[in-house]
Amino acid sequence: MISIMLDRLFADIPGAFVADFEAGAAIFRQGDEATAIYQVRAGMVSLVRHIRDGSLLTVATAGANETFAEASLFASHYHCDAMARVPSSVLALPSNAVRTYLGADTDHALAFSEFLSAQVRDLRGRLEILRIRRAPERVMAWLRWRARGDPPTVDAGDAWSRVASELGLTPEALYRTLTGLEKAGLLQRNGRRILMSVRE
Amino acid sequence: MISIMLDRLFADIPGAFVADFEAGAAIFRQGDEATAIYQVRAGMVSLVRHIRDGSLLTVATAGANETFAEASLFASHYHCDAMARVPSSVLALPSNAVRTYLGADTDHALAFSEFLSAQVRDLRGRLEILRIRRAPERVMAWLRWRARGDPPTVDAGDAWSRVASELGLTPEALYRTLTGLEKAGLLQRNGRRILMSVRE
DNA sequence: CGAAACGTTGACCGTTTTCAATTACAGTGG
DNA sequence: CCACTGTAATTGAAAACGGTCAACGTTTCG
Repeated sequence: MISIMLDRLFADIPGAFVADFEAGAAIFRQGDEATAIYQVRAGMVSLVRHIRDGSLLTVATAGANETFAEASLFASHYHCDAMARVPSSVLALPSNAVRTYLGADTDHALAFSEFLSAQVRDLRGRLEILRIRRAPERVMAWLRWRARGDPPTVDAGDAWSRVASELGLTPEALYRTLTGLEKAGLLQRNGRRILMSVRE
Repeated sequence: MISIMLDRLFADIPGAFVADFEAGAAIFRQGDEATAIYQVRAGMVSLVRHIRDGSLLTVATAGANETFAEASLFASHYHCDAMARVPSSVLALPSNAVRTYLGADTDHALAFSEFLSAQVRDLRGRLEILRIRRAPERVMAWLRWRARGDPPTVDAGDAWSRVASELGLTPEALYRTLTGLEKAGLLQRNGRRILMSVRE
């Protein structure tokens, strides 16, 4: 999970501000002039594209600390709607100011590349996990991927129900799978902490 | 699908070369010094991480025109193995030369950021699609996402069996789903081309 | 305190996987 | 030019799996 703060990466960007939105409120709309790059501070924001045939296609969902609309740096208009799914707070950095900041120093631009590159790695990992079809294997892959320390431990930052959604499972399926894995001796649960068994 | 050619993005990088690998051959190994960034020219390459408990975790899979190990620009060592799944040909760009190239001009660094940012967008879209649980909806989302032109058309670049794997489905499930969608009048198939129905 | 999430478990049902068999097709070498 | 071989495409039937619905306990927080 990428959790670099944009305002730390882009120090002192003039015009940065935080805004709050009610559930269902639009942060920007498809076709609007692209003016800012965002990071979710709290809540959840979905990016939704309007398709020619009238249907809607969700192209991204950003939870706490995740960024969206980075592409506004390189495009003149937004290509989708951004909508708060739940009451949300977002940090907005004006694209112009960010462009200026990046253009002023190759180190800044390289730091941004590094940030994006980490994100690419993260997303590829999640993608690989979602392609696993069986729930127990998928959950184990996710846990191994997130485990840190010795013994390998995973702290669920989010509620399990939200983890379930990230994993492409229903909450019920996740609970059951976790119980199953615990019974199989592959892990141990202590509240919202999970200890992975290290077997030789 | 991102298909920008790295050697077009990074013009005249000294030391760039193409190398061929047999199925199963390692392009680099976890712990090796990070010396290059890669793009698959033909074939398929998996990035596999060795976990403390002895198991293997696939953290990415790159098909034709996809890049991997961009992070080698920012890290001293590789954090996973890269293994050719099938006989593969890869383009390698030395990280040092790329770093020099990016540092020489903010335009270069910004172009690289744009490249990565497009990739982030692409990956988020794929992720969103994989979280859809029912096969017909998942396949429709994938098709709508890839459709171009008027009428909206999708050309399967890969074999359907490989598309199935990208979609997190078995080939059989994909075939059946496609026939089902065709019967429901949502699309038409002409060999490996799919026409989306545009209904008002 | 009470409402609203979150966590948990059971039973049933629908979908997808699995296994198997068959057809189509492209490339290879005789 | 044509069997020959391997991969892709397709369909069927049965089983396994995860989803859905429902009920209830628990925690969190205003």
